[in-house]
This record gives sequence, C-alpha cells and structure tokens, in this order.
Amino acid sequence: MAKKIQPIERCDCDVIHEEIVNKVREKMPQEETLYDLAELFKVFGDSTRIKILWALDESEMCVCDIAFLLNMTQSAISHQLRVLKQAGLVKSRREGKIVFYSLEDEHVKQIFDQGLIHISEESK
Amino acid sequence: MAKKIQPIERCDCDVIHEEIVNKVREKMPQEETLYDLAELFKVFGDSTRIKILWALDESEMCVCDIAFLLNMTQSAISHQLRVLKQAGLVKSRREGKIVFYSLEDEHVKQIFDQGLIHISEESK
DNA sequence: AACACACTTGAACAATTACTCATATGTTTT
DNA sequence: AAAACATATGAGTAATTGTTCAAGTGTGTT
Repeated sequence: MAKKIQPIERCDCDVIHEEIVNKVREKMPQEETLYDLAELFKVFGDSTRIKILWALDESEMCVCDIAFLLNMTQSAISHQLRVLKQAGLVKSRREGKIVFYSLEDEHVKQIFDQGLIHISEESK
Repeated sequence: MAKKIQPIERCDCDVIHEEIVNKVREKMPQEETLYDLAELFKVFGDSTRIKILWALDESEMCVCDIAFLLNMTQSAISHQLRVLKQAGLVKSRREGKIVFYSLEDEHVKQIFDQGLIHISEESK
C-alpha cells in the first residue's frame, strides 16, 4: 500500500527565512548519521536497559544475576541483552553453563553522565 | 486486571555471586533517576526529533521553516516540538503569527557528541 | 544416556508511539 | 468583521516495542 506523498507546501515565512534554512541544511550531518544516532539513543531509552548497563558498569555479571538484581525474568533480561549486544554496547563470554556480560566500551558512562547533567539542570 | 506477580526464582549462580550482586545493588542510583534518564534518552531516540534538535543547534527557527527543512508537515513537527518542550530541550518565543523555537540548554550538543563517538568507534 | 541448569529464541499480546487528517486557537491583514 | 496565516491539538491508525509464555540450545552432572 504505497503512501501518497504530497509535497510540503511552503509558507510565506519559509521564503523570508530561506537563507537561514539553506544555511542550516548545509550544516546538517548525513541523513544516515542522524538515523544511527537516533537508533543508539533508542537503546538507551528504556529503563530496564539503562539499569542493565549501569549494573554492568559496576561489574561483569551473568544473566541470572542481572535478573535477580532487577527482579525480572531471565527471559526478559536475555531479550534486552540481545538488543544491547546488537547495538555494540555489551559483550558476552561463556564459562561453562554461565554466560557473563560486560560493557563493550567506556563511552556508556559518559553518555549517562551527560544525560544526568541535563536532568539535574532541569530540576533546578 | 491485576497482573500476577510471581517472585523471581533465584538460581544457583545467584547464591554464588551474591556478594557481587549486593555490591552492585548498593551502587545503583535511585530507581527514579534511572527512569528519568531513560525518559530523556527516549526523546533522543527518534530521528525526526534528532534532526529538529540538530537544526535548532544551528539556528533559531520557526515551525514552518523546520517543516520545510525536513520535508514534513507542520502538524508532525508541531507534535514533536511539544515532546521536546515537555522534555525541557527546547523553548519557544512568539513574534506575531510566528513561533520561534530554540534550544533550551547547551547540553544537547554534548549528548549528541558522546553518541557520535560511540557510533564512530563501532564502525571501525 | 538422562537429567538439570543457564541461557536463548519465537510467537503472542498489551502498551506505546509517530504520523495524518480535521479542526481549533491566536495573530495580522483587509 | 471577515479572511488569511502560523501554529496547536485531539482522534484515529499503522507500526513498533517490552514482556510473558512455551519450547529450544548448549553445557555439566549423575
């Protein structure tokens, strides 16, 4: 079912502000970069995943440890770990029956910190 | 319809790793803080909103300018601006018929930058 | 080999979400 | 006052998502 794409009607102020719009358009990053950025933040946009990442920043943990820590089922945690792994945020290591997860890189905490700065600013 | 809450069964390795789990639990931030953090990142987790924020980081713009820039309807942009405003990320200023939007604070770019660092690391 | 354990995975379902469309509000122009 | 313009908003809808449940895989133990 192809969606009808109607061209967006320009309004008067677009014409007036044309210079600004063109300048901004030039400076915008590639469409794909912005999409990837949104995809990354989408991964951070769930409190379960935030908790998992925060926990793994403290210590490598196995799936059932995380499940117990967050009081959730192993299945739910496993699903979320999959999302985090696909996003390149965590890695896993098998030791017999047990699979240990840990953070893939150190940027995670820095992204959190920037978010926390905003939150604390806002509550002033 | 009350959902049946069954306590999460502890597995053997929880008992073994009890120390680690307890240590991590102590260090975890408040439940509410982690929830707020997820809510903030959820706002960044959409490419339309990312584009709007990026555009506003370049220049104050009115709704129809943004709509034209992103080739989307004014209504769609207006809805997203509302989300961004509620998250405390943008502010608005009326000048006659026209409403100009701009970034509320300077952290936005820093959060973007941290995200971009992760993306560029990943593609190595 | 049979079983138990730690984990993964696919389907199903409820909840959320981004957009569209129609309509409403607020401002300026005629 | 009426019309035009810029924006906001509410309802509706298709798509996405987080969890549960049931069944599967891989590893160690008996």
